[in-house]
Amino acid sequence: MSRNLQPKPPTIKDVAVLAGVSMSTVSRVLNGSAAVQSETAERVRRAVTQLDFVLSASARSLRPGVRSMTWGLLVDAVESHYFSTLIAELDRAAQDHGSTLLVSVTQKEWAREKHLIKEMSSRRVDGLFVVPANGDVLGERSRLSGAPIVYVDRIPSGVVADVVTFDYYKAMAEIVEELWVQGHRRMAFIGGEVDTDPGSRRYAAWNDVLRRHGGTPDPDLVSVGHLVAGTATEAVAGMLRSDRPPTAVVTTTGLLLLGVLRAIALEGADIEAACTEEIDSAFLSPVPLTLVAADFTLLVSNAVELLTARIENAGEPPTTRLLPTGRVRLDPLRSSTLPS
Amino acid sequence: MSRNLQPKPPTIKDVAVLAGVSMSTVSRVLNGSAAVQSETAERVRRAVTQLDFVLSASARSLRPGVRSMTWGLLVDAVESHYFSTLIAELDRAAQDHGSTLLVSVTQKEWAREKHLIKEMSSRRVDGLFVVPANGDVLGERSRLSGAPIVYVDRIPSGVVADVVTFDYYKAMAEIVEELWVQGHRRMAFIGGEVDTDPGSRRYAAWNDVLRRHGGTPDPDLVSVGHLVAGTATEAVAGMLRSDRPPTAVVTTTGLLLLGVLRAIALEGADIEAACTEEIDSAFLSPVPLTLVAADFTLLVSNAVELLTARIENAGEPPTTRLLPTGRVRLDPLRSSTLPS
DNA sequence: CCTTGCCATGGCAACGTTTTCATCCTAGCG
DNA sequence: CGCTAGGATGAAAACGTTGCCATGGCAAGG
Repeated sequence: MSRNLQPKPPTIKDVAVLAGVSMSTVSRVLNGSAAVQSETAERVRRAVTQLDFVLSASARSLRPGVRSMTWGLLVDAVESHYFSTLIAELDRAAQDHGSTLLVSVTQKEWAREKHLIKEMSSRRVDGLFVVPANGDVLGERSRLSGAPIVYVDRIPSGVVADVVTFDYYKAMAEIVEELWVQGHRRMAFIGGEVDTDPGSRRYAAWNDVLRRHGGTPDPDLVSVGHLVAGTATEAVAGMLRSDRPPTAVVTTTGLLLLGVLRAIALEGADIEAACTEEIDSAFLSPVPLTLVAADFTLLVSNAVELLTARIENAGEPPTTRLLPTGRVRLDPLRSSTLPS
Repeated sequence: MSRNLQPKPPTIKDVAVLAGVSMSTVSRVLNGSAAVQSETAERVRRAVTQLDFVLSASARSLRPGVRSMTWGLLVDAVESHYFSTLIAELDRAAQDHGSTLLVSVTQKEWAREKHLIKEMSSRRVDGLFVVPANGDVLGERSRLSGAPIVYVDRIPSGVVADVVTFDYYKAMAEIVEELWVQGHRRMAFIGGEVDTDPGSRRYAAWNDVLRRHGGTPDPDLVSVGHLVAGTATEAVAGMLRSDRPPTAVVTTTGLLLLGVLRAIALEGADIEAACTEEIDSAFLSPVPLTLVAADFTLLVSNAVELLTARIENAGEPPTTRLLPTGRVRLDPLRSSTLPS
């Protein structure tokens, strides 16, 4: 009969016995929580290395009042452009802070987000960064207790909480404004969900700027609700083949931008494109491109600041921070070799 | 004086009191570990929902023998092309299995990998997926105890363990072979680290195939050790501007492929390109492209299979699995509109 | 020399859960 | 009607850690 041979990890007791001291002393050495004679401490440290001992985070976080030195991050979906960047930046920030970052994915489902928040709380994370999903129709989000939460990149509905996000309204407004000034009157809008947060701000900005200039947004040039790049490609291809094609296409996410560029390449169109997110393959664009540059280092430092403050002191009123964005202009590299 | 008002999460005792039963009974209802009268169980469940109670994973995993229903994933770096895909697939697999996935990043540093393995173990994950970093000069990896580990995508050095990776040697060999058959005699090789696992296999394949055909790899056409896209761009641009430019460029990672394509676009070169990873913006390539398609769903299902087997039964000898890859051929979309 | 006080250390309870063991009750059978 | 078997439930120990309290020793001050 084959037993499970996974050797049990050593406990603080094993260390204590090996070092010839009490468990309390080992704990004191490991946490530096009280003075221990240097020779004793050295003996303990030797035992620790010899046994390859690590304190059990589970047992440790059982005690009330102890920080687990762990942060959680819940991302909405891996398709998001900022996914890698956000994890990279937060991981670095956590490391600097001496904490470990645990990541999980909500898949844009509120039920899953709720479950994972509880799951992370039950692991006693000190705090959580959450890219909120939509769908909290019951206002349950406001009743969540447990670890403090800082919402990131998207403004959650139905709850007053700490939020850090970019000023996507302004970002989109500036892009549309600029295109208008350049003379574009037929701009297409390709978006994802426009009734939930970041999409709704972008869509509102697009409408507002066009209206302010007296233009009436042409419904034939608006196509929203895209979840994947493929449908965006079809939508834009259709527009480009129509009687009155757009002279510019504005899109909201990097994922959709790829879909749009695909359509532009397929149709061999020569128009302007713009996006309120960056993509790393932007330089391959066959057409001139304007991108909104969002500094995720800034986002993360703000989020970390808010979370640590909240962990220290839960009483303060919640804050919402709208961070400024930059812009990048790219002309197609191959344009000189294209027939003019 | 502002106190920390973070309300303590309810315990199983609170539920027991509210439901008018003992803690044991609550535990039994929650785990289904023993029969409980249906009416009593119902009362407990009501109390659980009313208090929004969740079992503390920390306290739970303290008991020996209990599964935490948690898996860990340690990724080497977020710049890796497969990063998002791997997390997405593993997250789905974990969810199907009823487990939660916790992700952390080793940043390609062995010290950090070691630390995180212990950290995850101390959180009592049932098992770990690890994309191994290099640098374990002391052979410490083989002495790691704690949760069972399945290494993913890269073959760790100095340890016999469960590994699942793609057959990158064969993938590269096939690509080079095909280019040779097409008549290419001056192929450039742009790679990252070639003395550690997946890079070493790819580099070996490139050399082997060229040698088998009697060709001598031109050192001027080999440039390795690239960590970012920028240096690859410079290297390829240099080659393209030289007296004897390559007629094809083979590269190893998606990150470097972008750098290569940038050089090709900048120089307006008309050559072949190939890569042993996929990128989602491949269709924007200005030149014909051959990509190796790696099915990460397959990778993950194999890894999960190995890990669950290992969790059930630690005694079995370790396995190494080399998974087959596919290939994708892309012709540039705009080629018809380019001057021929 | 005796007392006071501090410093180093050990003992022990508690954290929230699961599980074994014991207890009680009921129903079924002789 | 009495006894037993079994099902439902409660009490308590244990998991690994930390912090409070107690203890003992030693130095300094009276």
